[in-house]
Amino acid sequence: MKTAPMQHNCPHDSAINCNNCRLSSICLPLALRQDEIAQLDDIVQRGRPLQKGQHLYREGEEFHAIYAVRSGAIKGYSVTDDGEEQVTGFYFPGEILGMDGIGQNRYASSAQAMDVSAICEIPFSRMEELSVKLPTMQKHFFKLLSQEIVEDQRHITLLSKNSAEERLASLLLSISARHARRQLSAHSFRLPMSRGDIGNFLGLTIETVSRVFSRFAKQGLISVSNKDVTVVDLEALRRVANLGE
Amino acid sequence: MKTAPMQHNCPHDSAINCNNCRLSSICLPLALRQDEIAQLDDIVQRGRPLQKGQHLYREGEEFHAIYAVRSGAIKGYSVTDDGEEQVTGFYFPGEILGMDGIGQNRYASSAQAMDVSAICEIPFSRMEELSVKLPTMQKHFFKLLSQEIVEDQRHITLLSKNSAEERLASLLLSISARHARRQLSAHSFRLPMSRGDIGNFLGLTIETVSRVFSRFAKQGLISVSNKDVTVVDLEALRRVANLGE
DNA sequence: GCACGCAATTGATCAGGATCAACAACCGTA
DNA sequence: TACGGTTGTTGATCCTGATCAATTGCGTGC
Repeated sequence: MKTAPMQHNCPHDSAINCNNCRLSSICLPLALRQDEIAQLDDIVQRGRPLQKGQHLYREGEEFHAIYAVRSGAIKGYSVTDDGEEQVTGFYFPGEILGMDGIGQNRYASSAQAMDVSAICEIPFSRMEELSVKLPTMQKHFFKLLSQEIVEDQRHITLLSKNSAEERLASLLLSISARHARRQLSAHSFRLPMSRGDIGNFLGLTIETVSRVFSRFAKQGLISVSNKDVTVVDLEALRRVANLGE
Repeated sequence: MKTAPMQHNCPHDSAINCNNCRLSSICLPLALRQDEIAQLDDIVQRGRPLQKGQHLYREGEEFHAIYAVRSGAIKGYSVTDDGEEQVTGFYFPGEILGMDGIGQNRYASSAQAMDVSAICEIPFSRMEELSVKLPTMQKHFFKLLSQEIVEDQRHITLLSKNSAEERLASLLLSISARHARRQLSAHSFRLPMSRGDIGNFLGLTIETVSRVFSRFAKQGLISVSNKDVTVVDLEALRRVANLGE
């Protein structure tokens, strides 16, 4: 264990590093060897947790780091020319955000905590240096960026081709799958975001989102209580999402 | 001038290299020094031009290279689970495509020539090696990937928030700007894609696209004759696009 | 415990764009 | 130059989801 990053750690989680982090299998270290993880760990900074509503960075700010979510949940959004908010993504533990800032050296979106959230900060210049030293790291980072492109294109397809029901079903399945990846229940989870955020992300109004939730519940696909969702009939939900037919 | 890439060139354009390519200021070489461009040029392969309708690569094929458009125009698209086509982008000279394949080692979309098109192929493994040797190249490539993410997110916003008129106006302005970047007229250009492709890309039907074209013409914003478009009132078109108010 | 404010639900109506359908223009071919 | 096929245009109608509006539910502070 190195001492350098220590100064950035809060006392209560000073023991955390990439090596013992239970997210390492799905997060940045995923493709790295033990000794490479140690080098990554050297540059990772772990600050105090973000409170709900606090921003990690804001659109237009100078880009200097990418971030990994350790706990909690983050909402990414940008503001359109006419002042409306566009939610661009939801980020859960093990997921990386901030990469949209690389191209223009400024963040293209804002990132706000939807819950108390612990975050790992990876200064980008040091990440670049490391990528030159470790081709594995470079490759992995290329992959990360490329995967975000593919995901965005999937989302474009969702918005362009799918109905309100298909969109919401897809989001629920996506969140369910991401929970499962972290060894959490694929059937029962709490949505950290508001109905408004969901609608915004899916290109729908609050009212439509609410109606579709009610319809899903009435059909016995899910049961909803406020932000808590239980997927009752996963297969049926998959059929509704239309992703496989 | 090196000899290595020569063998890949057609006789009629064997003189082409990154150094004398008139697109170098907007294409990959953009951020590189003279000697670095030479190294890039060493790995670039220039094959025979693609005929209209031919594919550069297809969704699901093993990923091995990214491509730069030298002339013509390319359409990127993927096929949804229920067999529908989703156009994910249009690529003009100086633009790079294929980066969606990095993440999964397979292309996530297909690329098809909309016109006779000359293409530069950049084998990715050699590009990675070069990126390790030339941090400038690595940085530039990170930027490219990041910019594609930002563009996709802009497109998500367009689909999620904007009307049919706003979407088409935005596309016309985007194409106009990309022509201008290549020192071509920002006012007069030929659309290489069909109305169907435009609609597909913008999340609209053929009929709506056609109607909006007619409406724009009637309002004196543009004049349209088949695939040839002349922007008559650029400012008014900007106002319609809503990107700035 | 109660009141306040915000988030979510539900209902009624409206509208933008989809769908269905007919027709026109264009293109390559013979 | 005539033909058939494809692509694009225009019109009529329909439907999904937006908008407007009222109400309920929930969490928070007093």
